Amino acid sequence: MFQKEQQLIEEKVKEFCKANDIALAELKWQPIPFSGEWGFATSFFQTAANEAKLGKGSKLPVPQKAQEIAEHVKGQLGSVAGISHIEAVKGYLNVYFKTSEYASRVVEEVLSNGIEFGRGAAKTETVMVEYAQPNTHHSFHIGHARNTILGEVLARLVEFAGYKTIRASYPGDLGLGVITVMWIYDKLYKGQEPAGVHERGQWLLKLYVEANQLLEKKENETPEQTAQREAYEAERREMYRKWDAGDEAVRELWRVTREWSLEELREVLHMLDVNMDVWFYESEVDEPSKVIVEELITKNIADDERPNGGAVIVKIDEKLGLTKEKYRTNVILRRDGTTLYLTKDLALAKVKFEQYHVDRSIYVVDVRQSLHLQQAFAILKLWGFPQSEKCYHLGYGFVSLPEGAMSSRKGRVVLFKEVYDEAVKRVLSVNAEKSVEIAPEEREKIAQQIGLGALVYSMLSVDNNKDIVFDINEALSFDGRTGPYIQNAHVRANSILKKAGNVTNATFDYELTKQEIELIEQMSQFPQKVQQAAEEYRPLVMAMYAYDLANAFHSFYHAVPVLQNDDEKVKNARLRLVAAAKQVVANALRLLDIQSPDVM
RNA sequence: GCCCCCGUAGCUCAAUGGACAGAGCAUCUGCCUUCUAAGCAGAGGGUUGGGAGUUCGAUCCUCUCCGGGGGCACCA
Repeated sequence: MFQKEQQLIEEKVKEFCKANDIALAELKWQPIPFSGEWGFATSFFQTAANEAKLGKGSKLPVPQKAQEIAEHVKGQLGSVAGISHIEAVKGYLNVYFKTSEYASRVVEEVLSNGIEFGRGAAKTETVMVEYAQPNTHHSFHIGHARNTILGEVLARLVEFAGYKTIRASYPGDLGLGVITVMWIYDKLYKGQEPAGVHERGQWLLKLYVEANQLLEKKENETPEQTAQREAYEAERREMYRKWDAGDEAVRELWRVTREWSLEELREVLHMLDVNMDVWFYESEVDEPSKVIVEELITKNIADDERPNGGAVIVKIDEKLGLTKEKYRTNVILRRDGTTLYLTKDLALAKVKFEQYHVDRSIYVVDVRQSLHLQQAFAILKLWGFPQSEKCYHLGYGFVSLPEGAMSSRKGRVVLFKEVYDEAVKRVLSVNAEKSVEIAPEEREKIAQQIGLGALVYSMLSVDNNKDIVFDINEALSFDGRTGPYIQNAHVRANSILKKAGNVTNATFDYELTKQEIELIEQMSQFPQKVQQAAEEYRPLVMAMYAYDLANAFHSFYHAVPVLQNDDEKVKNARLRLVAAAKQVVANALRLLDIQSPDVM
């Protein structure tokens, strides 16, 4: 927001160094820490080190030399429009703005741009974010929620940063797990169907667990039990075979049960305010991927070992000319001619590049699949797609439970819907006593917003690569560094504003408190935080920022009276400031996929 | 055997080459007749797993050791 001044100062510094033959290092600007004023700073340590290496100038230690340079630079800068003063401290050059000017500039820029404040300049590249890839015929658990929230927030960030953005879901709707559910349904539950989208989805998970129990080899089986189990297994295999052969009855059963799962998935995505642009299904890339295998064999990228009773493989390291083991060798077609996850990912990537013209392709997938995805990217490179360089695996640590890893197969999962319901329940019990002024018909809706805010923020406030041991009390905490804390800042700002009339403009030529300075500084940083979070593919950056912003507002709220101020001029300025703060909090929360209620 | 990730306050986590390593939770002390206390102000708590190196400067980069987790051809 203040690039103009920064650039001007930078030019002057460069001129000075050139004129004095100083080997200036690249200037890295940052906000000044520990100050009650706003400004930007850079250090001269690297420059001093450069000088020392060249044996030029005084033979002082680097820190002192940096300070010497900073003082010289300061002496040469003279006065710059909008700059109040400049100081040289501990090797740093600190440039301070004229407080009233910068305050009104930040506030007015926020208010004039509104919900667009912080949006980055349009960029030429198209980004696709692939997330929400649960298997059908199970239910959506809290691990899927982490994936979906991370993906959605990343999509919002890159979109707001200026990239054309495509959201893609990729449910796994085939494979042995799917067949297992169909098998037990057909055998024991045919014709049944619970009412309710979530109930039906969760019921499929119950069937899956029961089926796995029936099919699992047990210790000390009697011969009868063994025979029974093997008979079940044969039935399941037979169903898989029929599915593969396109048997109409089996396909119909598949379509119906698959749709039950997808309905639940769409409902969950709706609850999370996620709107997919594209739906890819594993079943739809299965056939195309077989064609790709042939192409890769023809191009001498893949080796066909089927004539010798083997599979079709890609010796990735060898084909890339690597001598050290890195990507290893992987199979792209089983010896029986069926495809693998990797095969389908290759087919899907081709669609992404050719049909959707994706420049940057982001995969939000569990970190345990890291090698798999690196292999896929390497094969895409061998295949000749330059976009492979901009394929990015956003790996995240898996979500486990205090009692161990989640397992759909064993039914040891925490479902998203369960946590959601519990979240709403807890909010309602809290705000029954705290929020007397909320209209009864609003309560449920606001409870959903707050409850989800807590859950979503708890998933975003940990860096991607960290595993999460899911603790519902932590995830649904409303105190401290949480979603509701940030939402509460929005609510309090709103509360002040609704009691005041409209204020159209204001000046900040009074002595600002340190809380006002801090709040304005936080607001001014929003646009660059958007860019940073998007470029680094790190939702955490925005999550941290939103908290810092809300924290600055809460401090301001307590220390600085707005409506209880007799000076009309100061009151108006502060009302504008509160309106701006409310806007930035709302913008930040929106990027985090968290609602901004007006009351709570 | 090879590869990846992690180790920071009692606990959960920030900070990726620069100013005094920061938050939350928990503990303790204050603050609601004042714009919503889901809040604010403050206190205690650290040889950043050990060692070596690179650098003017290392939580951050390199090496090594220790400890934890994950992954390595026909699962996804």
